[in-house]
Amino acid sequence: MKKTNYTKSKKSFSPETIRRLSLYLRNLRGLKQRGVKIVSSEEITRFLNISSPQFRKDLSYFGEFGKRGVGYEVDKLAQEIEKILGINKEWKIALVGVGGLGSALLKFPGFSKFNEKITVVFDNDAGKINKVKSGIKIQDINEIQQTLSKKNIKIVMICVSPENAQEIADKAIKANARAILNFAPVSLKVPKNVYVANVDMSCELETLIYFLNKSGI
Amino acid sequence: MKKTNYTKSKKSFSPETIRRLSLYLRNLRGLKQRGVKIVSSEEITRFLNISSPQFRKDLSYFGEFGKRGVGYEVDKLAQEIEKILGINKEWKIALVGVGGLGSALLKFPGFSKFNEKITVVFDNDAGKINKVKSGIKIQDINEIQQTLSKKNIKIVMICVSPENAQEIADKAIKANARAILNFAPVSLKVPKNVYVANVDMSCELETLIYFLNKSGI
DNA sequence: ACGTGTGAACCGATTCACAGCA
DNA sequence: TGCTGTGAATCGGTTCACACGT
Repeated sequence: MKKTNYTKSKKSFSPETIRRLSLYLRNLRGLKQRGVKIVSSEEITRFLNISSPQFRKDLSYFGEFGKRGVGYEVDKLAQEIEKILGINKEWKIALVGVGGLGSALLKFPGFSKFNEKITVVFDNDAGKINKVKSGIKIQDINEIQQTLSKKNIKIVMICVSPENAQEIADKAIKANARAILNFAPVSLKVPKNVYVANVDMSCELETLIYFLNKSGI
Repeated sequence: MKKTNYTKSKKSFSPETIRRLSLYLRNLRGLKQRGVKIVSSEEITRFLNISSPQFRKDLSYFGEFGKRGVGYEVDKLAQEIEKILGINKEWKIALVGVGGLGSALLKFPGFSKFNEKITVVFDNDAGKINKVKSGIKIQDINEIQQTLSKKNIKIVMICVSPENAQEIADKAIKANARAILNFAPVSLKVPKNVYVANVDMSCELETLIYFLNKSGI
């Protein structure tokens, strides 16, 4: 197989492979910034808790990106992974809920630096609606339907209270959202064609506490 | 095996089991609030994307908590899972970095409602030090060593920029922190006896985008 | 010689079917 | 009868050793 082919991968891979690609990409961007041109699978995985064969296998699902005996071109590989992930094009994101967390995400550099941009913001608090925050005017949540379809936005971040999260998810899906990044600590019920990722801090924290506690203090 | 036994589990289980326990617990708390007394493995997993045998097997690593032919007592099972996770006792947490995200976490109800309390806060910004935020006085990051050992705090949340995160992690570990909840988008290098959990929003988002993109818009 | 790419072997987690008990 | 608890079977992801190409 000489030709890179994103559409039909040789074998099926786990979703973890995709998550790891995202980590590799972050690492590559850091290396690029430090002026590194070539990197081996050994070097790039050294500080990632990932084995180098794992790295090579992850990439192998999508093509051949390295030179045998040499390594990988940092810049080229970064671009290839961006292409695989689909983040070489710009993705518009809607944010619902401008409380503490929502406001923080609006300012979060990790998103805006690249091709993931929060372009519309909703809230249900009359005191916030029409105010401008981080350069974006906060809209009434009831406008979500028309705004999302007009702007063709498919990704929605939910930063509302757990009590309201399901209702917001339902509204977003009715407005044709296809992907939800959920920050509320609840399990959302969605149709099979909608993707949900949960950012679940208390779950992470409790898992951490389990291991800490088990280790004896 | 009639006797519940947390110390020697029958077989080894995956860390995913622990993460799921945290989800079960959240669910049980919700059921309790709605006045539900008894729940079956089928019911509790219905909206969790987890199979009911998975639920039963997860619990089986730690004991027998249900009644055959009946189900599980909601309140009792919640208490048992809290005991397993170790969150039946109070855990003090230090937060480093009171930017947008840090401030949001200070107010986040998901932590403070239960036994996970942010009790000390650090920053390196002279303009913030000694100010009070959400009822907690912000301390100089250079005081982390003495404060953590004095108050015997083992859990540190890192909410600083990716450039500073490793340095903060090093300081925290020197101050005897044993668990790090890392919100900075970098991979931290830590000794083997320190537990790290990453809350990685851009990674989640990019994984979401991959599947969205692959599905065709 | 060196590091990538990958099929095959391995290992561990999930699933399943049913035994066990209320 | 109904639902739990679990050993055995299955499935899938990771690891490994080595062939391949430069």
